[in-house]
Amino acid sequence: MTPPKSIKRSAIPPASAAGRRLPDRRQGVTLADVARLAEVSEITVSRILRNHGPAAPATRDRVLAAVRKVGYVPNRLAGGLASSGSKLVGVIVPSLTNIVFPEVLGGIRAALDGSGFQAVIGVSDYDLAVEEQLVASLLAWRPEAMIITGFQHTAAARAMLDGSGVRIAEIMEIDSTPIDLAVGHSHWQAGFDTGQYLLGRGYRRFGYVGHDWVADHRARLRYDGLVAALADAGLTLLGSSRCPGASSTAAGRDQLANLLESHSTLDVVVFSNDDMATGGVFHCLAAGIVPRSDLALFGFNGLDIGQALPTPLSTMRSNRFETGRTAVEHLLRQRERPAAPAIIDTGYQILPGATA
Amino acid sequence: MTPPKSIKRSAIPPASAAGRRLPDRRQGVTLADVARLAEVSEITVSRILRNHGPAAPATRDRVLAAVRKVGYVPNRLAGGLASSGSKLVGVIVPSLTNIVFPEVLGGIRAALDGSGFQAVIGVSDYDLAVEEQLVASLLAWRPEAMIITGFQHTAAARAMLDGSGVRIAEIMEIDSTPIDLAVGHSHWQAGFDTGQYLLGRGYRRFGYVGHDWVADHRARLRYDGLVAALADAGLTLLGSSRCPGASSTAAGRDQLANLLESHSTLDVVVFSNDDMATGGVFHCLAAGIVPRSDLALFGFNGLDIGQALPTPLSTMRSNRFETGRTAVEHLLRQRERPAAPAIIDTGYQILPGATA
DNA sequence: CTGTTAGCGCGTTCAG
DNA sequence: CTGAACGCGCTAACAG
Repeated sequence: MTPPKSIKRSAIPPASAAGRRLPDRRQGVTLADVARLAEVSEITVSRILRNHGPAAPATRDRVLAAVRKVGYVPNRLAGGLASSGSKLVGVIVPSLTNIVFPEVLGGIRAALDGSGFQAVIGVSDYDLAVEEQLVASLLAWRPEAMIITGFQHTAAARAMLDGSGVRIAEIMEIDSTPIDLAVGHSHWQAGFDTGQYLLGRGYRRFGYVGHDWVADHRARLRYDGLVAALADAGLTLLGSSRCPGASSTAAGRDQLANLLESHSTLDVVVFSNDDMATGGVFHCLAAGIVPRSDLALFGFNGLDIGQALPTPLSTMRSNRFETGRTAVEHLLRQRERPAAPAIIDTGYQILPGATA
Repeated sequence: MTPPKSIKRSAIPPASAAGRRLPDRRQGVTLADVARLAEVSEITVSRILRNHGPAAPATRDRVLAAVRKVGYVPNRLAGGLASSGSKLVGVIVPSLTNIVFPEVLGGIRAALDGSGFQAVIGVSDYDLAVEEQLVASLLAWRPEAMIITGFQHTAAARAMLDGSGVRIAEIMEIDSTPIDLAVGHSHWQAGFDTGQYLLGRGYRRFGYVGHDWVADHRARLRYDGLVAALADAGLTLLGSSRCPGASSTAAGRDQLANLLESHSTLDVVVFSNDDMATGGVFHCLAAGIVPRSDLALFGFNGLDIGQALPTPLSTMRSNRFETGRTAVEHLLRQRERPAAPAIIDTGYQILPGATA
C-alpha cells in the first residue's frame, strides 16, 4: 500500500490553505523559497547561482532579485552532498606562529583565489597524533585535495590519506617518496650546501645552535647535511647547543650565549633557522660581538626580519609562498592521482647578507 | 507506471546475486557499508560512532571493528545536513603574517579543543570587500558561530552576519557597539594610556611612526588616543612618518630613519606596533643611537621578538591568546544570541622594557 | 532554455 | 537496546 506520499515542498499547495510561508526556524531560507518568489523551479535558481547551464536574462534577473530580497545564502553542506564535490582543500601545517607557515598559506590562498575552492586549515603543533586526528577530521569534509606538511605521518594517517583517493600534496620537503605529490626542497642538501658555502668562505671552526628536532624533522635534515659537508672536508662540529621546544629569537639568543661559554674559539655558528639566528645576532649585539668579523652567523629561510637587521642575516632563502602556490596549482590541474608520485623542487638560494 | 523502485542499498539483496560489493566510485564507503559488515542497521552504527544513545558492548565492538576494516570516514557534509549542525566555527582575520592573528587563532583553537568543533579560517587582507565575500562563503557552511576581526564591515557583510542568526563575536576591539559580542580591548584607551605613561616618565618631544591606518583601523585608534593624551598635557606630536602598506620591521626601520632626518630633537617615538618599533630599534643600533638615553621608543602588543631584543622593547602587552579563547568560550556557552550585545575587555598591560 | 525525478549520506523522529 | 521510515537542501541526469 502506498500512501499519497506526503506532498513535496515544491508541489503547489492548495492556494494559501497551507498557511503562511515564513522561515519557521532561524536560518530557514532555502532554494525553494527563492524559487517560489521568482516563480521558477529550484533547479533553475541553482543553475543561475552557479553560472551553470544557460539562463534567459529575464529569469536570471528575477532570480537574482529574489535572492537578494530574501537574503538567501546557499547551503554548501547540501550542495556538496548532492554533487559529491565540496570545493574544499584541506591543509595541515604544524604551526602558525612560525611565520614560514602563514607564508605557505599565502601561496595556497593565492592559487585558490578565484577557483571557488576554500582552504580548511588544521594545525598539528608538530604532534603526529594530533595530525592523525586532523587528517580524519578534514577528510570527513570530503575535501577535493589535501595538503599536508612533510612526510612524517602515523601509519593510520598515511592509510587514511592514501585510501581517501583524493589528491595529496606533501609539502616543504622532497627527501622521501610522496604518496602522490611532493613540493618543496631538499633540506639535507640545503644543509650540505650551507656547509660548503661556509667552508668556501674560509670558516673552519663550526658551531651549531638549534631547537627541538624530534618535532622539527626538517631542521634535523639540514643539520645532517651540514655535518656531512664538514665531514667531506675532514671537519666536525666543535660544539652545538640545542633547546627543547620550538624555535624562537629568545631561544636562539640564549642558546648562542650558552654555546659560546664553553666554545669561545668558534669562527662560525650555523642556526637551525632564521628565528634562532636572529636571536643569535641579538646576543652578539648585547655582548659586543661583531657579526662576521668576530663570529659568523648563518640561518635558514630568508625571513624578512633577518634581512631587516642592522647586519642582514646570511642565510638560505626558501621559497615558501611558491611552494604553497605550486602545490595547489598541480593539485587542481589534475584531479586524479597520477600513476607515479611526482616531486617538484622549489629550491632555495643563498642570501649573502652581512653576518657570514 | 512505477518501476519496482531501484532496490535501496539497505535492502537485503538476493544473496550474492546482486554481485560484489566494492566501493564503485572512489570515496565510496558509507555508513551502510559498515552496517552491512557489522550486521546491524545504519542508525546503530551512527549512534555508536557519535557515542549517542546506548549500545551493547558486543555490537559496539563489532561495529568499531567493521569501521576500521573498511576504513570508514564519516561524511560531515551529510551529517551536518541531516542534523542541521555543522560543528564549524567561522573565523575571519585580516592577516596571518602579522603574528598577532596566529596567536589569536591559538586561543581559539585551545578553546575549541575537545569540543568537537572545527575552525574554518578566512583571511581578508585588510580588505572589506574580501571580508564580505568571506562572510558569505563561510556562512554557506552553516557554521554554528562566527568570529570576525573588528567592527568595520560592509553593510552587506553586517546584514548577512546579523541575518544569519548565528552567534557573532567581533574581536580585537571594543570601541563600538557589537552585533552580538565583542572581545578585546580599547585601542583608543591604550593609545591614551601610552601617552600618559610616557608623559609621566618625563618625555615631551613626541614623534610617531606608523603604517597604513586606513586598512588597520585599530592602529589609528591608538594614534588618536595618544594624540588626545598629549593634547591634555598641552602638547602635540612634533613629527610623524607613516608608510603605506602593512607593518613590518623593515618599514619601521626606514620610517624612523626618515622621521629623524627632519626631526632630530625628538626625545620619544611611539610606533604603531611592535613590528614597527623593532625596526626602529634596528635603526638605532645601526645608527649608533642608544635607545632610551638618546631616544625613547615605544611599541604596542608585547611580541616575543621585542622582548628578545638586546634592549627589550617598552610596550603594551595585548592579550591576544586570551581574546581568542574567551570569544570561543562565550560563543559556545550560549548558542542563542542574548537580548543585548555584550562586551568583554581582555585588557592590556604596560611592559616597561628598556627603550623608554 | 526550463522542469521533473531521484537520490547524495546521514540523523531525527517514532516504533518495537 | 535496536530498527524503519523520512527528509535535511541541493544538484545530476534526463526529459521537454
